[in-house]
Amino acid sequence: MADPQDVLARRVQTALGAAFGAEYAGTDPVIRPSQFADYQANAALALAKRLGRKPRDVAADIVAHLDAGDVVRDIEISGPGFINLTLRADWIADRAQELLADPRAGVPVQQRQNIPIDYSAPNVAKEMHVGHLRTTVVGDALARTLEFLGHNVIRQNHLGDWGTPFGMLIEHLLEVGEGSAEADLVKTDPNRFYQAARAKFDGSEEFAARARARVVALQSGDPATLRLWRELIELSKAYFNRIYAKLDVTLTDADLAGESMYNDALAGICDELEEKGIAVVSEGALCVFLPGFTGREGKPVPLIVRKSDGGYGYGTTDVATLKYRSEVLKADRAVYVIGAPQAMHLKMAWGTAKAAGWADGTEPVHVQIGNVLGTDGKILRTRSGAPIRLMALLDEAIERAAKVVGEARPDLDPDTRARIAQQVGIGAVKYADLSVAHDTEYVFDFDRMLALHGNTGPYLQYAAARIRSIFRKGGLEPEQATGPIELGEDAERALALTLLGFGPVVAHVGDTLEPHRLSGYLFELAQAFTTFYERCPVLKADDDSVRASRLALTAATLRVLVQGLDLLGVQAPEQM
RNA sequence: GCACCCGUAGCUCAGUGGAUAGAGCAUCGGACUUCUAAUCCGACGGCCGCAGGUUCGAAUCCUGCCGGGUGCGCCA
Repeated sequence: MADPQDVLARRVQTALGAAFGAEYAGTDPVIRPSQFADYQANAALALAKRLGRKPRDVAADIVAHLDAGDVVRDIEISGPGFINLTLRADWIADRAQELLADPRAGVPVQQRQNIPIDYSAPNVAKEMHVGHLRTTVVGDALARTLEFLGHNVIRQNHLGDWGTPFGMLIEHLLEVGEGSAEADLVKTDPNRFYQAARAKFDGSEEFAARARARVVALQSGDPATLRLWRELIELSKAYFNRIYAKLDVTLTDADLAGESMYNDALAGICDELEEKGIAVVSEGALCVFLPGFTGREGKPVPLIVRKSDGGYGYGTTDVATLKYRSEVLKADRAVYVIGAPQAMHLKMAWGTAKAAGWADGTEPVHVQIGNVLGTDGKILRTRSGAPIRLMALLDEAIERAAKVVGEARPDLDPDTRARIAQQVGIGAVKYADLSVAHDTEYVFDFDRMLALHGNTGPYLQYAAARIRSIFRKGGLEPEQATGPIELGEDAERALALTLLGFGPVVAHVGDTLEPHRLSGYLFELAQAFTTFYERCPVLKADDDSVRASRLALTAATLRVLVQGLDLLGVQAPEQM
């Protein structure tokens, strides 16, 4: 492909074989971006010891055997034995031209894998919080990216749709009446419904008793109870789908794979674990003790697969999820986009499934999601200490964006402004989640994420909007800009070289499941474009060939920006 | 107590065992008869928590310590 780093690696490897013998042709040539050239090859330093020669002499030998005149303009040995490589401008231009003609913009198609991705996972009749927001946004970006790389992505929205709270929720639903305004709160403000149920449960012994009886009825499959349970789920789905629509994530009802889905499998799982000697009864509960998991005072920590009352908790269902994803979905990788605090629990559930032989051929991966903090450094809450309503938070982002758009673009009609505000506000929130490493905590700060400066969604959207403005003004479609690309100015060369990095970085995200790498790349690209934009007039270029080349570079940049943002799940407005 | 994660510029964060550790924000100084000045350019800013070790070479790998976060038996 057109990845310069890859091309250079192969050329240098060939040189290594030619210079030192075939057994050296497999050595990592250690090609890295360089501050003194485009790239540097650092293989000589590591090889010097193996060969018993001076690093600089080894480097000279590599250079003498390097056949790369068609790719590289300048080769220089410097320092203790670094080989600095400067690419030919015409080679970069040709690769950029290929990228422009490639519908995939240089992104490779990878060996197809089955990849279930567990993400979002809100609870029925409960408000989604910023933690859900983050797993939803990160998981969705991974799903989009892996799909684009050619994988068979199976979205698994592991809804919290089962458990003891449903006793009180169903009883509360009965009391307020199906179809009542109170019941409709589940669709709009689920925490108020949940808290009302909770208050009754805590305040009335009689209600609590009914709730407990209702749990038993639910678990034993009582049809009337099941119908009410399904009603609650339907109401909640309306809420989730409003959030998902506002967030522009790809989850649909078809992706729902809630806890209850595994109910029928749990008893069998426990029996089999016990038969295989993996699980033992301890203090009345069926437990799996795995080596390496100890808690306070060195006591072994169990994964409880059957509670002493005979019920099942999330330990059992999480064993069941991996079993299902491995045996039924034939997962090559099973991705869990879940909060970092659950790391130990997941390891135990997976360890149990593996011990039982239920995860053969499947690599489970935990994409750990760090906590979201407020500007005070604490878990994000409202001033009164209540958890923040996700819908209100998204609306605030849109409102803030609308205020900026209203001030900056009074010339646009209200509908257009509203649409831009929606795209910018939501894009800013999503990009903020995606621009930092998923496993670190990060500070939620509207002012920062909505800024036009820095590594923000709006900055990238603005770069794309300016490009579209160029084509509007020039009276042509981006597709009509076909070059040929010729690189003269430094800014043109730097932009073209940056464009070539798109495919590799997307592939890297697919391998490491780190979307923030793509964000960082897109930010670099937007910066490279902005510099180009400042220094290189496109429409007003001096002559036609330069104009055609710059238009092509601009079109390629738009393609990569829009495609990259799309992989992250962020929209690129036509204008801003 | 044990386990996992984290400690990088005043702040928020990047950083593939490679040369003089990078962005953005903030601060200061510049740039607009020119495709969107909401965008750019420059300056300032660092014992990469501390101490050892491995290595030709460590922010990166290993060990110990200090500081912060999280988890550790019947909620999920």
